[in-house]
Amino acid sequence: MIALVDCNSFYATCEQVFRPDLWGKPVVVLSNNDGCVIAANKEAKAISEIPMFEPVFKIKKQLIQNNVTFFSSNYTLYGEMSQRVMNILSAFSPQVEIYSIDEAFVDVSGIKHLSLNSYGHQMKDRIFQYTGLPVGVGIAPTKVLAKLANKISKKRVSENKGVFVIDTEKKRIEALQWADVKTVWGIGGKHAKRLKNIGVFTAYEFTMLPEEWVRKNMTVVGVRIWKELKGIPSIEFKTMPKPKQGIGTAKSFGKKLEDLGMIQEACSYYISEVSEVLRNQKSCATYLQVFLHTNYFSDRDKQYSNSITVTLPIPTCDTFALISEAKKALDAIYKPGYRYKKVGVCLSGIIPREYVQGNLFLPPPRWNKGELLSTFDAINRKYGKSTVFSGLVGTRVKEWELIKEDRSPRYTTQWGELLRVRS
DNA sequence: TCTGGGGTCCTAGGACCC
DNA sequence: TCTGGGGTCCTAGGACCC
Repeated sequence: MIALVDCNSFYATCEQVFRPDLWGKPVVVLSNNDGCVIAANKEAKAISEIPMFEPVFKIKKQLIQNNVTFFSSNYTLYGEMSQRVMNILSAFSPQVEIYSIDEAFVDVSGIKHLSLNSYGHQMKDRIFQYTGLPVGVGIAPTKVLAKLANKISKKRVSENKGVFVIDTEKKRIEALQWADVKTVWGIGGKHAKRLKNIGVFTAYEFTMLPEEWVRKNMTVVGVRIWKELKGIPSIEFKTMPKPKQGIGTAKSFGKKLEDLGMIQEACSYYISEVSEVLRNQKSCATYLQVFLHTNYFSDRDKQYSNSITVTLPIPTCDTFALISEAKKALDAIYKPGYRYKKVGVCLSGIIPREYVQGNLFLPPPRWNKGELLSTFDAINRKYGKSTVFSGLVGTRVKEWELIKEDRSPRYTTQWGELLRVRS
């Protein structure tokens, strides 16, 4: 049996934990650059004029009219709260698969001394007690069914109190008949539409389709979902995250940029971020992609976008080597006279450090012997991000950085921003 | 003025090998 | 008249997730 534990409106409730004055009031969290709404608590969801993913400038009036408190996203805080939740879960089972920042699958097969329903309540209560975050718990024989059980745990709250177990055939059928096919994990908008066209509206009706039809129209991915809904485990339980296959970052600028120098600095900054991730997982990258584009939404601006992928002379995780490669790549695709909105970098061909093959005609890479990069990382770990950085990143970060006007304090990671209980 | 960011998995088709 | 059969590797694009 597998439990799916999922935090309710995670980002919004993280903000509320530190702002008891906002309990019971509508709260939303905005995307990077304060562009659109990416999370809303149930009070905010209840206000129908606030659709998710709507650009903020279009609904700002409604937010204010309805007394909605909004926050810029504060990933440092959410990431740290997430770790606390995952740590608590790891005490409940040796097998935990962290699926995303706010949810995890927990193997509860071994639980014999009490009912799964009580065990679910224990997880839920302890997480709330230790972190202040409300969660929902769904327990079932497969991952897809556990996801569905979780959804049911959150509906009809008074009845289920945030925990729902599918442990009998009767409950499974009832759950399937209750669920709109679109709410099934893995069935998105495109497939749901196609299914509705052939008269399949519920998860139950979906399981009644012949396997051949599912395979033909939804590939083996669809077949796995189909089997899982029938109670046949078909999606692996992964406790060890596999090393990433690609590491990239791309963010819109706080304002549009024309100047190559400034774009280079942003690009170098992103390279510093991704190469640090690379070093943390003890890997090196073989390819580097750099892309650049103007604002697609603008009717007035001339549009241009381009991308380039370079093969590195030797796979590397060296920030400085990567920055100079990225600079060359950017020079090759940059065209003056456009107002750029975004630059991005992506590392791929990621291999473990010990498999890197040297180049006969080049000196051994720096990361392979020198202490420079490990010292660099150690300093930034101890004293905070960007305490030391490459000179090519420059010091004009504020001029292109994304906008975060309403970010809450980093309550859990900065001494200077601790929550003040009384002044 | 203003529209997110980071991922995974699968398939088809092209180019190539013997 | 008539042109095989078995592979690999790579990329782009689609669909989905949070």
